Amino acid sequence: MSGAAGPGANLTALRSHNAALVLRLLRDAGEGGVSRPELAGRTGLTPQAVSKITARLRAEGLLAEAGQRASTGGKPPTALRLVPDARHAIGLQLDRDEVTAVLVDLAGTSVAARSAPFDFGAPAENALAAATAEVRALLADAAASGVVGGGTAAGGVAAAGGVVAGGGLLGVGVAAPGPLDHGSGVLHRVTGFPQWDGFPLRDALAERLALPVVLDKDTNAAALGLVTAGTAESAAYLHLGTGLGAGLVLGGAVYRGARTDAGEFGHQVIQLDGPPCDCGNNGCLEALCLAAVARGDRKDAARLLGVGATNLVRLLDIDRVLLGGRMVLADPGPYVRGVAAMIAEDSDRASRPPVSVDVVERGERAVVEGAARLVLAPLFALG
Amino acid sequence: MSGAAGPGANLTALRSHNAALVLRLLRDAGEGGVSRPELAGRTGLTPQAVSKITARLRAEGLLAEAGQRASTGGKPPTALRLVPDARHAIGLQLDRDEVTAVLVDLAGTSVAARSAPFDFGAPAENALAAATAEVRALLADAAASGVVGGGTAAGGVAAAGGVVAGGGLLGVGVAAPGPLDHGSGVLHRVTGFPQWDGFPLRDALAERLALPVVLDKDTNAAALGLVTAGTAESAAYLHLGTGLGAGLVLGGAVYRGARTDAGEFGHQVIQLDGPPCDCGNNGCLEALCLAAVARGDRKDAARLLGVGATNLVRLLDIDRVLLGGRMVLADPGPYVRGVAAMIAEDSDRASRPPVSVDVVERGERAVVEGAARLVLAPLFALG
DNA sequence: CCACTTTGGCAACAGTGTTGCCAAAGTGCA
DNA sequence: TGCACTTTGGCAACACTGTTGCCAAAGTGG
Repeated sequence: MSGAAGPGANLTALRSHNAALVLRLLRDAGEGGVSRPELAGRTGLTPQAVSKITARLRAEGLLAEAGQRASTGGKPPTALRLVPDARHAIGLQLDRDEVTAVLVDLAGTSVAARSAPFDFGAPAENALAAATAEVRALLADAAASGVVGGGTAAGGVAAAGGVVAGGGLLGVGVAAPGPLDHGSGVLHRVTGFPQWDGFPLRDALAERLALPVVLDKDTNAAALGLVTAGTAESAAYLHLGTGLGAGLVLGGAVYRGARTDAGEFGHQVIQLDGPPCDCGNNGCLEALCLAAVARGDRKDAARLLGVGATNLVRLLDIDRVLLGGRMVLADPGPYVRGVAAMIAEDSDRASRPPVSVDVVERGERAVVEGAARLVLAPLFALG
Repeated sequence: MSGAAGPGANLTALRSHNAALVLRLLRDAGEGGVSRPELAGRTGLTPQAVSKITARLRAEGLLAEAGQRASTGGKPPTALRLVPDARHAIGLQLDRDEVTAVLVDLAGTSVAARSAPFDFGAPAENALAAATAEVRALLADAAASGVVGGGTAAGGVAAAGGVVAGGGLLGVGVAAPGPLDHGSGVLHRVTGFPQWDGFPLRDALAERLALPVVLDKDTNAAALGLVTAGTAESAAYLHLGTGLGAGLVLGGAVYRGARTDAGEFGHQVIQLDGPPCDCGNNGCLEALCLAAVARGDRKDAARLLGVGATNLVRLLDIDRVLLGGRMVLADPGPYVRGVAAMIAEDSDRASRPPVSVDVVERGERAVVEGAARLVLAPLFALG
């Protein structure tokens, strides 16, 4: 069962690693750019190595000069910045009643978007056809407006069977309700939708679209959006919608667990002998929290969510908590305040540094845009 | 606050990485050894690269041939095995009333051990002197019996100021009750022992012993013992002693959290408005569990521990749960059975693969020997 | 105006894993 | 018994990495 024991590294892997490191720093620096000496300092590489790496990246069109910085006593440094248009990725979100697709650039900025009604309960083939059509329509929109096609012809990923003129399309990241297997791209038994159990969604989509496809849980996709710098920080995305789940960023990477099934935040028991939950246990956080929402008591729902979040913070030493999902986005105030207050109270008592609590950025779009980042992540050595 | 963004990799790092990979496979293979072709297959490196790497390691004395394997239709492969005696490490456990020290070889096998009464509440300087004396005595024992000193003179780490004749001593791993900062090696406010708050234990010991020192929480040290192969498996070590804590192995590495403070398993709330806990919250698992132990109801204690463990398994997709700590080791049966039953029941309902639940191997020694592994871990790219 | 610092490229270098080639040492079939 | 075949593992040449040494360009500051 032990199989391969972690990848052996060769020179190619080394180059990719360092290139990804540099790209990540450039992406996080944004429009302002970063100078070569700064890149050298942040990566620990020699200035000369950075020069070589950036020269290669510039040849691939991923990188451009962004003017001169002020001198600090010598020759003024040249700022380098990411060329966002050099590559693009598609994010696809399959929700219970809606399908959403976005086209994002290297910086993760959305440049085109579409959504349509969707029936997750339809036969798999029909649903798949609808999703595929949505992606094709998005690409047609983008081609018409000339957004895609500007990238260099280099880069390896060829045009998608004539769907897009020109290169630069890296693939499709798909976010779906869990549980599912990220490694194999197969859906498991989604509550209420048994027809998907065992369906190889990733490969089916990849074949139809002739593009690389990555599949992950919606909560993990949103969590990926939280991974910013290469710091080893930990964050949690808590999603309160039809159910209650979490996406975990631990040590600077999305944590999926051995069977890529981690994040069942909603089914932690927080009340012994509490009311029964659909899962078969008693006193699950999800059951309590959704019941509070159902009876319109947002304050109590927030308190319950706060108890769960505090457990999470203490157990995993989390730095940042982001809230999302329809229930929260409909009226974020009480949830953010309630959860923040409970965590802050606990942190004070334990004399632990404060933990930030916020609504997830770009609320409704957090999951789709995160899905697109599933494709971009390898470029930046994130994930 | 972003500082350095992950290390840039150079050729030296590449070599260390691959060497560590090979050493790890050899360690896990044990006495039987592994053949070069098998190493190549498991690492993904070319056979020729493996030959070069193993030749280097053999020159350093870390590796030896271990006879021939049966042929599979051609020249019979030569098995290679780790030379456990080539290097040694010390593990030091500071407990509330006892100090324990062990000397282990590269394979993690204990070759010498000592323990003595200890007063963790004594002034820091006195306690430090006692711990130092214990390590010196252990080294004297080992030198007298000729255990240490057989290693090659090469390897960088010189003799510890005359304490040990000959080289091969890599350093000291120290396990102490949390909370503490693994990165800086400084203790925080240990409940009931305020004199340690802010004490730089790692540097103080390193200076007195003239050896590299690594400091970590006792639960993390024990968890490190669970990291075996390079698989991305996840495991949890649950420690029920004076308090209730956890050491987490996530994705094949010990998870410490941003402030190296993760694992506060005992202070998750599992009963809303339950009895108050010392930490200020109500219904903490630790308070409930210790109360059950105090009134002699091991069955209920096991049930409560099972609730917490099930929460952990669902949240983090854990494969293996190991139980330890004085309370459990005094009578493991009820705890193992109780926790196993609760997790199994939940896994069945969720049609998830079974999770193994056991007492931690080598019970009383799990923490000290894990502490020694803190020093060995970098050699095998574990941690 | 000149000494000094910082930036960033060119050329030579050390050292990695890889490829091509080949000898050694078995198995298995005619 | 003989011979073709497979597997093992080392030697030499190679492609490519980041590093070092050197130097020109372009600023600052006395």
